[in-house]
Amino acid sequence: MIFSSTATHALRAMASLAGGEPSEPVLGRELARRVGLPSHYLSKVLATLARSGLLTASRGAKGGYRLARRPDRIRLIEVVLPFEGQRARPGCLLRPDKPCRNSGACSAHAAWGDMKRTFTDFLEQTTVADIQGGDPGLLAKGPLGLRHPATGAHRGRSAAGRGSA
Amino acid sequence: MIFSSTATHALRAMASLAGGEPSEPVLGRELARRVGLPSHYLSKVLATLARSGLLTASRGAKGGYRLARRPDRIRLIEVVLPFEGQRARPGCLLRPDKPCRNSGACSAHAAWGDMKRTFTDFLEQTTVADIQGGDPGLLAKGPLGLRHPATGAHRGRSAAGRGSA
DNA sequence: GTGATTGTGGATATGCATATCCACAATGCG
DNA sequence: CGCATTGTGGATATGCATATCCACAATCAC
Repeated sequence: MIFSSTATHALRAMASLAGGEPSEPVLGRELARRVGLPSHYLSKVLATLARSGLLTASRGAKGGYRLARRPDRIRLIEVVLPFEGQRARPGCLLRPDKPCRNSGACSAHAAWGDMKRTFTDFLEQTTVADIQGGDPGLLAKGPLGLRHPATGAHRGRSAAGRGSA
Repeated sequence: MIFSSTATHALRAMASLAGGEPSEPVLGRELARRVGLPSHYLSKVLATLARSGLLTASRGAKGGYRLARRPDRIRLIEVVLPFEGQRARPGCLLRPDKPCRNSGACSAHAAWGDMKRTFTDFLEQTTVADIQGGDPGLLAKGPLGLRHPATGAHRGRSAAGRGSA
């Protein structure tokens, strides 16, 4: 699955948060329900995201979680990095600890370099707005399932024309 | 690092094995020395690789490990799959358990699809011959460090022309 | 056949990511 | 000010990947 489950939880939470109205904070347990995780556990993930400045958590009545910025201003790398750490910055294929500096350091570095570049590009260029709403299959519980066309979803991802995806 | 450490060990061992003479079997402990792992541990990894038909292990005097096929006939996916399992077949971004069937199932599926495709292509197209010899920095112990241009390294990787790799 | 050498498999520690829970602090409302 | 509500942090299980070791079986040289 490439990403750790914790990072995936964070992505799901951010995606769900991006799907709603920006002005209304979402309760922790409500978010936990959407993501499908115990709220006590998700709260830790959310705390990390808040500490990273990706969302703001307001206490008290009418409190809850809100995105700190517009969803299209939050890149996935920011969401993943606090959880994956250096794992989000792939190194050499045969020596993951080394940063794969010179071209001769690791064989097949050309193919692997393409791989790394695509991976990094994806995390750098894709924003939370692009994954907004999360998995419809999961959110389809209440009368939801709609996908807000607002908030400026999908405003270009770079690396546009490729093979046949 | 994307790949698990066990899978990386396997890749290193295969790369090291591909660097030598195909006719001469390599001792388990010699291979372990090159990879930098206790032989008792690497033996387990090698056993899995042998069971997968990627290398043959001959017992007795003059025994050791040999590649079962020419290095350029062994794709990296074959090496990684026994250790990574389904992790080598990435699914949906927000729902890793689901295979990301239809286009609407996961947002940002276009960008993620590119990512998955590149990842899969790398594993499918790159062969052990491409990573042959392993990390020179590690192998530079004896008079080694040479890189056999034979065996037909880099026989095309697809997804050729990209940005600036 | 005998003995040395080699790989194979199982049983077993260790460490880390993951997950769960509980008590505390902070905030907002009346 | 006091109470209810909310998030925060720490302490704590659990499971799995990783790693280590040891006894056995197979093979080859002599």
